[in-house]
Amino acid sequence: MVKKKSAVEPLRTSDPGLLILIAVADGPKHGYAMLNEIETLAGVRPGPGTLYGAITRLEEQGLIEPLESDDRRTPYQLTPEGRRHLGTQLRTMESLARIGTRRLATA
Amino acid sequence: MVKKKSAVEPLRTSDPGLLILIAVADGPKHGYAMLNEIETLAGVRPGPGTLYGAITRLEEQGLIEPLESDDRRTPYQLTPEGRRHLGTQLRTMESLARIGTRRLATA
DNA sequence: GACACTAGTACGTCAAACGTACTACTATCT
DNA sequence: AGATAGTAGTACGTTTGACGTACTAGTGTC
Repeated sequence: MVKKKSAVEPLRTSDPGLLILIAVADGPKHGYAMLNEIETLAGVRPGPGTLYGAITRLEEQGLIEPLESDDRRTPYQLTPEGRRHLGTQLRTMESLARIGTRRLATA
Repeated sequence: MVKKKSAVEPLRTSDPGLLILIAVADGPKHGYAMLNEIETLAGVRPGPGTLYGAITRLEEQGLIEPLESDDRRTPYQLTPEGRRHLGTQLRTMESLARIGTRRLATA
C-alpha cells in the first residue's frame, strides 16, 4: 500500500478486500480500474500483488465473480453474498467510526 | 481474532491497532480491559498474541503510552499523536462507510 | 483449598500485505 | 516508423503481523 497525495487522509488500516468490495459496489470493474477507484476513495494505491491477491481470495470466498473477459481485462462484480457481506461490514464500520469520533470529542 | 456471539456484526477486517485506539479513546485501559471493550465494540475478541503484539507496535509508533503500573496491569493512554492519528483514520473510515452504503442502496 | 476469573508472557505458524521486476498491448505524438 | 506514456496484468520473494495454544501467576469467593 503506497501512500499518495490525495483528497482523503490515507486509510492506514488496509484491508484491500473491503476496499475492493466498495470499489465494485457501483458496478463491475476490472483490476486496474479498482486501483484508481481505491486511490480516490481511500488515498492508497495497493501494489499489483496486493490487489490481485485480494481479488483471488474474494472470488474464492464467493464475494465477487468474474464477467466475460475481453481477454485483456477481466471485470468483477459483487455476488449477492458479497453484497450482503459488504452491507454488514459497512454497518459495523460506521458504528465504530461514530463511537470513536464521539469519544475523541468528549474526552 | 475469535468470532463471538455479540450485538454488532463482527468486523472481519481486523485491524487490532485501530480497535485498541478506539478502546482507549475514552480513558486509559490496561490490556485485559481493552479485550472486553473491543469485544463489545466490534464483536471480536483478539487472542493475547494479537492484542499485546498490537499494543507494542502502537507504543513503538508513539500512538499510545504506558502509565504507572501497579505491577500486574499496565494501563495505556492515547498520546496527542495517537489522538490526531485516530481522528484522521475515523474520518476516512466514516467517509468510506458512507460511500459504500450509498452505493449498495443505489445499485 | 478448589475453582473461576483476571492479566499477562512466550512461542510458533501461516496467511497475506507489499514492493519490484517484468510482459505485453494500446494510444498519442512527432 | 519510432519513442514514450499509460493500461492491465503476471510472477516472485520478503516480511509483517494476526492468530491460537500453552503457560504463569495473582485475586477473589464459595
